Amino acid sequence: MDKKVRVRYAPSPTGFLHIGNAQSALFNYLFARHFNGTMVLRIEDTDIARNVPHGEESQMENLHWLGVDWDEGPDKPNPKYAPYHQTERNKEGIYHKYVQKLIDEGKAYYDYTTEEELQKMREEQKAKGETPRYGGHWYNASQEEIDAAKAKGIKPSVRLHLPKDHTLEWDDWALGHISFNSDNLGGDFVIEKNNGMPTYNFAVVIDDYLMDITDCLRGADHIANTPKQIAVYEALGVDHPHFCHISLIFNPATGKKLSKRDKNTLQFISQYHRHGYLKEAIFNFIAFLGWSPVGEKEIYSKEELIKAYDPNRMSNSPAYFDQHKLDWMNAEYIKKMSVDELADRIMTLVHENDSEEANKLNDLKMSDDDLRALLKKVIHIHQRDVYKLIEIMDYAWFYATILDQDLSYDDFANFDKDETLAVLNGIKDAVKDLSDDTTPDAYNDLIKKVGKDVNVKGQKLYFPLNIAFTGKSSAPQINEIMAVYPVATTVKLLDKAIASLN
RNA sequence: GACCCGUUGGUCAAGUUGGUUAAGACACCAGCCUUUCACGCUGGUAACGUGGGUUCAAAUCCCGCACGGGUCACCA
Repeated sequence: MDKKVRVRYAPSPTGFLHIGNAQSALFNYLFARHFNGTMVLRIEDTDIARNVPHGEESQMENLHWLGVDWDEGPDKPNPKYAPYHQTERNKEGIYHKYVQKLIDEGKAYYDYTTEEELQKMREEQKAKGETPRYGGHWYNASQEEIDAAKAKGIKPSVRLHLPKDHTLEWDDWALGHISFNSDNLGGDFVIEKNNGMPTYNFAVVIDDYLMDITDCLRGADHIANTPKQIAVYEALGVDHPHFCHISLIFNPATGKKLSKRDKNTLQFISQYHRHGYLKEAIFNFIAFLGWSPVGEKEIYSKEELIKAYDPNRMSNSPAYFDQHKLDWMNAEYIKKMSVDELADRIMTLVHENDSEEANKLNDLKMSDDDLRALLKKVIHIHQRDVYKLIEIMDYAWFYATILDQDLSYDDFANFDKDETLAVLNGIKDAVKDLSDDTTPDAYNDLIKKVGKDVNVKGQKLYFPLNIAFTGKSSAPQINEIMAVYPVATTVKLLDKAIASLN
């Protein structure tokens, strides 16, 4: 790398941060950090009609949550390159300056075709089974024709004139060498709309050029745009950045690009946050969508990914979104995280109150301290067997409302009634005068002692307790669950269980 | 239809210059551990779309076919 690396993530604020957006942002981020370069955030908002309110803010918030940050952007302008919104750049006449230059040099021209005419043309071509293309009529238009169109008040767009039978090629980090023929691009294309806005394929070139972007990493859906952009670079007489087309994310169920209509897959980063996925896991997982490191290791921290990142290892085949794998990875992170850290994360979700699970916990009306204490106990029990934080929240709610739960005592039938009663009564006697902060260890000793006293051990001792305290004969360490309950609750649960046997 | 790209076990996915016992993960199965569940550990089943080449040797290179995908806007 001879030049200082500069990359950019350039979303259009037409929606919220989608998993594909995040992937593209993340690889730019890894690229920048790996090569000690600069990450730029640029907002491509030239399609005014499609911009959504808060789209931009939301993108930035979710990027921050994920841990993808940038060095330059609307919020951190570098005077040398600002502004970072294309609409603002357009107001400064940045794009038109270059459009005019190309017109003056005869490389671009005004096109007075109306929208209706274009549409008609395309339909006719499609009907004939031809590829829709613009024939370049106004490139050769006579002065009379132009005057006539002007007189009608038609506002022209500007098109770039493409050289004939010309090879447009590049070396792609992911795809290797790619080449297109200029004759297959659909004809001369618009670079300035008749409302004065630059088109995407033009603005992106001007901005990447002016912002000294060295490497352009973007989704593979841009492959077909790249030759057009290279044509603009060539018309301008400047070098283009090194391109990298990132594998698209596919839905294994449909075999197609992940679509916003795929209801079975969470689409937006905010949804993953809400559902209790850890940002570390999401970051790790997305980094493996379209890229893989050397070796067998799969759990990578952000720092490790930055170090290991190598653009030569970008994949050229589709990246399938494997929900099971993501869940597994999230579970790995949950297992490794400290109880305190997990409690903090869950408390944040509770305060954000943005899921059914958070809602239920808030309805408990517990103080933050009490809820946190409860969560820590529950985390300790379930950290090893959940995929998502909301499952821990569910368990916490279940234990907190255990007296209201409809527990099944059916499994008592598998055990000797007298022995079971002896165990339950023995535990009740041993427990009733204890304090609420009795430790799991103390409960463990207590269970063993009662077992000895009534001469019952093994499954005959533990299963009835599992049933009494959770409604199921299989449960995690029952002494830890007992420590979650206030003693009064424990006693009531034992009474209910005993009553069910009589 | 045109132009580009892809095709490795049930799923995801390594395999950058042709020679590998064709990694690894998820899932599944078995064993161990454990009061049970889960975790963890050990082991196991299972793959190069198809037809032709080139070569001593092809998952890897070339051509055809099939299948899949992306893009064909005054959207980005």
